[in-house]
Amino acid sequence: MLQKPRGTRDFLPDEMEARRSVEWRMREVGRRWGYREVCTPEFEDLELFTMRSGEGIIGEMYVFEDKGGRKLALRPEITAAVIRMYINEAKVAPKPLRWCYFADCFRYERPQKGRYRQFWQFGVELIGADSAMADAEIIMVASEMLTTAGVRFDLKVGHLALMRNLIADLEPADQRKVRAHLDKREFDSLRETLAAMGKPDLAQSLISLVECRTLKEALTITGDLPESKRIEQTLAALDAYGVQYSLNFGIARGLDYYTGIVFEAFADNLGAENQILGGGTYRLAHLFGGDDVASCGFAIGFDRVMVSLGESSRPRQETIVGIVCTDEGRARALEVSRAFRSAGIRAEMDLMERGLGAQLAHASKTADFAVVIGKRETESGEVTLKNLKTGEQKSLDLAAAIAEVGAHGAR
RNA sequence: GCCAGGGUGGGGUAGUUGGUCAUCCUAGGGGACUGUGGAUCCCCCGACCCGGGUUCGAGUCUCGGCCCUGGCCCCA
Repeated sequence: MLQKPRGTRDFLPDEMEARRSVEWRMREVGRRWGYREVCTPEFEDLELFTMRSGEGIIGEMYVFEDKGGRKLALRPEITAAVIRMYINEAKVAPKPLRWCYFADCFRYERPQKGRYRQFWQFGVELIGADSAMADAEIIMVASEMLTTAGVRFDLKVGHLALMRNLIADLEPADQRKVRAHLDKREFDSLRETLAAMGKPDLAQSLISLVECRTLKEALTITGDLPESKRIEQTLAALDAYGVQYSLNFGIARGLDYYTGIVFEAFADNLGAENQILGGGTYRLAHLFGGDDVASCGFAIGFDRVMVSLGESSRPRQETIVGIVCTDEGRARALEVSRAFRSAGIRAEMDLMERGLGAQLAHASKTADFAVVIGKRETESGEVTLKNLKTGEQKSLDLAAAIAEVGAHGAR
């Protein structure tokens, strides 16, 4: 038997309903903040992704050549494509641009819990605003989206300027090593590494910085910075809006195009793959031949959110009506089913040529109400409405039956 | 790429020291019934992940692969 490709998943209707319901909650938060949805191609020129991340990532991408010999790749993430689109299509649009997206991405990695080869991201990008309030807004949206989705999470906010200031004297390669140690909290290795670089004193400063929980404390380690005023304003805005977060100046956020504020969120009930959101301010446009526009944004690992929500995200069941009829009642039953559907109610008819009893048996398993249309109902013009949960049954006219079912759904 | 544990009908399971090509539950389909069901009875459907090896004989032992689960690595 044919299997689905490794790291991909099939979603049955129940699961799709749960996913769509969470997706729409996130979308709705975006809408309320003015973030409008954009869509970019599923695949792009390979170059778009290697330009800023290097050739090394090719091994973890789905790369292929099309019939015209173009080197293409399934998108491993969306931010680069959104910025590419901004340069191509929207450079002169009034700033700031508030955009969001919900889309699938592809990475060739070893699947494990919360990590698949095809996965979905819900992302938000704020392009062309370079201010404390812009930084704050994107974090507020991030926090509100996760909260509205119903996840329990810890939000950690940091800023790259502080650590960069401390290690500015080191060679770029050494900076990378130091940041990697700090990110993993390997303090002993950090001390050794810095001692070998002839900077043994730096280790304690860096460790203190990473453990700092207030900005004031952090600035006593680094000294005052040009960015400190803006950071202060950003944090003040977060506090004013009521965002729950903790400071962590050790956040490194992978690659070099992040420039300032960085933040990450972790679900508290997941295992190794517990990061459900990551973002920050970045400058990317100049790499793709555009202006050096300031941007910030984040992406939510949608599948991890769904894992974190688990069973708690069961969608509310919609009211379902089974239209049950005899041969004599079929024509009338079709009219009746159309009336229910026109009223927005899900109505299903028998397709198995079952008898009345068997149709009811089926309806009792799959529906909330049965509407019985036989010879008697066809002649009287009324319908028999049976509540399949209570067994209560009555004869009433079509409009009244629709009203009663509609009222049930509204509860 | 590395480590650990797994793969028996659609879902969940049993399977003795290798020995009737396999248990039970559930779901699904059909029948009895036929204008009131989800009851009962009967029937049907449908599985040992794939390939090699050992053996008279492999679901069971062995090797390889594939896939799943968790972890490492990575995480744009």
